[in-house]
Amino acid sequence: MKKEEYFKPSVTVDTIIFTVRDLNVDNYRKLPEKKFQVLLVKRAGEPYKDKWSLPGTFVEKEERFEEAVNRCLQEKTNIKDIYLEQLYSWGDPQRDPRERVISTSYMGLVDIGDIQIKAGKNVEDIEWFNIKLNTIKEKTKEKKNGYYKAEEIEILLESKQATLKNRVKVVKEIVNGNTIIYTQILQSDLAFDHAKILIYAIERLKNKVEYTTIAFNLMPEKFTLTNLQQVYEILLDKPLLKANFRRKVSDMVIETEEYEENAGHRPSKLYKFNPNWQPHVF
Amino acid sequence: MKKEEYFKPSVTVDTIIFTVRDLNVDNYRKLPEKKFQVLLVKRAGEPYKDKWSLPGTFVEKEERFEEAVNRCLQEKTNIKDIYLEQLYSWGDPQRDPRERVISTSYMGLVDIGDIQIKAGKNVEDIEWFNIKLNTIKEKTKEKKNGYYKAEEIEILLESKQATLKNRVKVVKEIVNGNTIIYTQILQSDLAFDHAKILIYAIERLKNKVEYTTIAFNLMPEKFTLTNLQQVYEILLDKPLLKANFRRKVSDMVIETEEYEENAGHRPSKLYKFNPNWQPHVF
DNA sequence: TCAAAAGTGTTGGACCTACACCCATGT
DNA sequence: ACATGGGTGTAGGTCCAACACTTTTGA
Repeated sequence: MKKEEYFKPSVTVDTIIFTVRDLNVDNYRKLPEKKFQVLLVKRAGEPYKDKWSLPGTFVEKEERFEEAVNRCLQEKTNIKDIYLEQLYSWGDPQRDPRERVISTSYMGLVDIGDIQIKAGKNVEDIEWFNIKLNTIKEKTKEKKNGYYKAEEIEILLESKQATLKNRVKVVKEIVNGNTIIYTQILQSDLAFDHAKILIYAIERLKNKVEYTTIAFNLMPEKFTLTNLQQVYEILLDKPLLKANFRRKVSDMVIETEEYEENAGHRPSKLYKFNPNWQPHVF
Repeated sequence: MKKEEYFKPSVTVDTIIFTVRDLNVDNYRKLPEKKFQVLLVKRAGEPYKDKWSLPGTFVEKEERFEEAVNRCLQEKTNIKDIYLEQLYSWGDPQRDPRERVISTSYMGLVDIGDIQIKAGKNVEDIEWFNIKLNTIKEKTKEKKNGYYKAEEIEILLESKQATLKNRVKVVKEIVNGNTIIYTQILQSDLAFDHAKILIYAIERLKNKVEYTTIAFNLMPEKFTLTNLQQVYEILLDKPLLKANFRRKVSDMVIETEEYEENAGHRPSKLYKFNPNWQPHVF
């Protein structure tokens, strides 16, 4: 068998960069609300010219995935040195209209204060978009060997520039205890299959928040516990009780001697992440 | 920018098929011990001719990853209709000596009673190998912003045919709570970087056993609770207390009316997986 | 009879949930 | 003064680890 026989696709990396940002607020006493956001770029070239998309790039000949991701972020968005993890590889033969392109997706988390985005190479514009998820329809069927759950989810992406509507159908089929998930894009203002990748990344992030310290990547070096709680609340999409939350994170953080003042209420102590925290071992 | 400029690598899928198998035993009263095994094939062609490797194949032009995985298993090993999940994509430019090949790996779990393996296309031989892991060295350093843990792990793969020695160095660096893992092959009797992929798959499986029902894919339709416990014990690599284990899995299983008899001791009730089990919701 | 495994009950402690309460601040 | 958030204590329940104990079988 000669290697020349084999089919060769193009390979890209796509990055999903999340952050949580403060919303400005009127009342001097109140804390700012938080918004969960994703970074999108407006494509300068074909295909999907002028469409918003996840920042991505072709992988070069001698380049590792991580190198491609970092180059992409640097060139297109001006971001560097951030937390990244590989998510999933997308290989559907039809996912790119030009030719077959396989994409390996990476999720990145940033503290919004740490970075300054800037539209770069092949990018017409760059913007943070608020993420709003609405479940439109939900259908659950019990079956002999499991159950079936079809959700129609609307992903609304909002910025000053544009509002992007996306509707995806997420089918979770539990067969003998194994969750098989397939996603289908019903309607999307994003380029390619990026709505699918985005919803996958959101699910993964929400999941990992519960049992890892991944959320700390969205925080500045020093933060208040209420701030941290707000980030958890927005990712888990439910309110948490203050006293209980503080006990839960108590050994993931280290007290500093500093306080946040001038807030119209009692100053709050600043904390740092405890780098030596380890999940429970037995 | 013309698409022809872009570099195109070859793309393969590699599969890591695990099972747990009974070892025959002398004492009529005693239960058989269990062995954790992985399926390997002996390569019929270059490169790495005559070396044992994970079953894999090039992805064809109009083929999805899952289709390639299923075709590969069918053609090379005679396995079909099993539980599969995508693990990770490996893109190191040097991982294949011929040219750049990107590999997306899938993990599969089977009940050994369900299948009959057979060496197929481009496969000289096929065999289940016992997996034995030994930690040779371990070094932990506390650092300012986290800690660093280097482990040297020996992966011994044993079958009637051969014993394969592999030594990998797994470095876990915890920086600000993020686990960065990089693996390096020190010595390997397996083809390509398959020792690296294997250790990754083992870690993932051990992890998922704790918080999912993934282990049930290694079980036959009907099983005893002690049997199930043995599978958990071998994957978690620690003994479990019977009473507690039974309480833990009690709502993941359904009692049947059947018993396993003729065992030299009290007959044990057979259970089925409860397909409607759901992890805790609030 | 008895070794081996099947199967169940109990107890103390850790942790989680919900709620209540007091404290400190800037305007 | 007071609205707002900072910060802590407690009671009740649930879950889990560890251990002890009884039951049933085949040779």
